[in-house]
Amino acid sequence: MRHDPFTQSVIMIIKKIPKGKVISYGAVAGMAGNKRGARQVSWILHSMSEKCSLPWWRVVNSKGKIAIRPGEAMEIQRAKLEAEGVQFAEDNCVDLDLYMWESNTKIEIDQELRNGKVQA
DNA sequence: ACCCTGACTTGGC
DNA sequence: GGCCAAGCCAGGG
Repeated sequence: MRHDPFTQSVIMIIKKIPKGKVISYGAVAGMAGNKRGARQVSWILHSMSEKCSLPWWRVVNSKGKIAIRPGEAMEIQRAKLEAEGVQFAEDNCVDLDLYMWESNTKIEIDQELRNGKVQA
């Protein structure tokens, strides 16, 4: 990847996630311009989170659940979020209605319109 | 270059 | 609502 604009956007977006909020991989990918790039987002976090000091723990899957498989990293993510005031359900899920970060809704709507999925 | 894997998502059963 | 299969994009062997 290196200097792909998509990667740049993803990094920028991740850095802008407010404390105490979460966002899904797909949403990040969509904001960055590639709605299909959810998996790429995970790779970016996996490889760049430390280098760029990205708040990777604020990224969860579309169900509001921690995406990583059970393990130490998962515990860390949960602890990080709880420390920011995010409450978890039993199954490591958060309430997206409360914690989902909606950055510049206009952009998202614009994306939807381009895809012709919204009837305003 | 091919194949497998992954911190994803959506749609069908 | 949970499990399975198929799409999707990139990196690594």
